[in-house]
Amino acid sequence: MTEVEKGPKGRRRGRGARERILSASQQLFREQGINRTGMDQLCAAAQVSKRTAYQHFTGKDELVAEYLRRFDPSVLSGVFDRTDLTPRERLLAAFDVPPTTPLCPYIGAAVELHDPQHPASQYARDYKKAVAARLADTAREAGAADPEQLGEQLALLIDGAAARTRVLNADAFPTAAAIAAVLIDTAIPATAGDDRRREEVSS
Amino acid sequence: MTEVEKGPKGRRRGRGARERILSASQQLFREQGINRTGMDQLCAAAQVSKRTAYQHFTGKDELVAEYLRRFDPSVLSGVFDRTDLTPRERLLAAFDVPPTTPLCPYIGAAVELHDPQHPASQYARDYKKAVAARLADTAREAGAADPEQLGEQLALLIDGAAARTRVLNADAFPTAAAIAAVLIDTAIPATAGDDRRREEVSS
DNA sequence: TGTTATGTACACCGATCTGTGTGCTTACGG
DNA sequence: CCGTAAGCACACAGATCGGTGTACATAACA
Repeated sequence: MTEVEKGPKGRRRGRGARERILSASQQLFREQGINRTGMDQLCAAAQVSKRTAYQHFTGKDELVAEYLRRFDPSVLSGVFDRTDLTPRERLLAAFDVPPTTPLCPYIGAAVELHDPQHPASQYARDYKKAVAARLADTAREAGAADPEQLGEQLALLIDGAAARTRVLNADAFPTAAAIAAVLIDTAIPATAGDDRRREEVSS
Repeated sequence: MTEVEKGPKGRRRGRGARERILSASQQLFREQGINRTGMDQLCAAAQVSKRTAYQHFTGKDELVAEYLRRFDPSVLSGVFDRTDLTPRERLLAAFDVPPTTPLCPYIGAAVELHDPQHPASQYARDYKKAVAARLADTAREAGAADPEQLGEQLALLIDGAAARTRVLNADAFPTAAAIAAVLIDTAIPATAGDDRRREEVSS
């Protein structure tokens, strides 16, 4: 994301069209959706000739898949890596999404593409599973009785908030966070590795 | 759904093309999505001439909106009207979706259309609010401390299960039901309208 | 029976979509 | 400075999209 100069194959050649294409994808696919964004418009926004785009990507499908792969997962990794928070706080922090966040592109892609076999759909599936797994890890760290279950539950809450926000056009994450708090308190024995014991996980 | 003979305006004229169109919409929009279903294909499936379709609907947008309005809400109303269940059981029954259910068309429409102003998007919003309201009513009946909050929470769980099922291609409703059980038990004072000892601890 | 709403058949429109073919320019690295 | 890979401009192909125009058929009801 930060590096715009690295060429496609590592060798620094040309003027980094690929990065511009992916950058434009981020913006347009999220603003307008995938199906409503044509390659012409995308190339224009990226200031890249259409020919060049199709030299970097065999087709729109591949571009969409790469767009999902490149989607900045800062919300995710940024939360799980915060060592200044207790595991329990980290679980809750996953619901602190700035209200400006457009909305989960993975759900959008899965719905828009509508084909579970599509590479992007498969990646979306993998990503969602990975999130649940990381939540489960953190839940285990927090001392949850059944970390896998709690992880899956919290993941469902996040997706619910995302979907509901999209449909209602109103932020649903606070509601999800409230549910999460209940679930976490229920699943974690009161005595377990909780707040004040700032479990330094020692990096 | 059952009646195919009723004409568009009540008077029985012609051969009920409108119903066939809407019936085909139900199938195709859900199987393939809205954007991936062309009017040509839809008319062919409905065995209706394209001209006729555009005499009944001013455009695809109107058809989509009507498709959502006509979507059989049996899952919803069928649950809330069951007087054989206690309010608490009714709240939980909302998560007993047969695994064959294709998946919430309202979320699909909102994502695919991608325009909050689209009539179908507006209807989806209204519908989701109505569901939350009915859940809140039932929650009140069940003696919940904060029925509105519980209704909104359960609605979010349903949407989460729907979205997650779509992305993961695996039934997520059991997980949502488990969360719902926790929320309900937390929100309803033990002594409240939790009708006589019908408490079935099925899980 | 005749009138009229309803539906049909089918060609056709312009727009837009993904994707190519071709020939030219430019920047970079040796 | 030169060769080559990267990128560009732009027309175009073929499909599909939503939507219409026109002329004809038929079913329902008076």
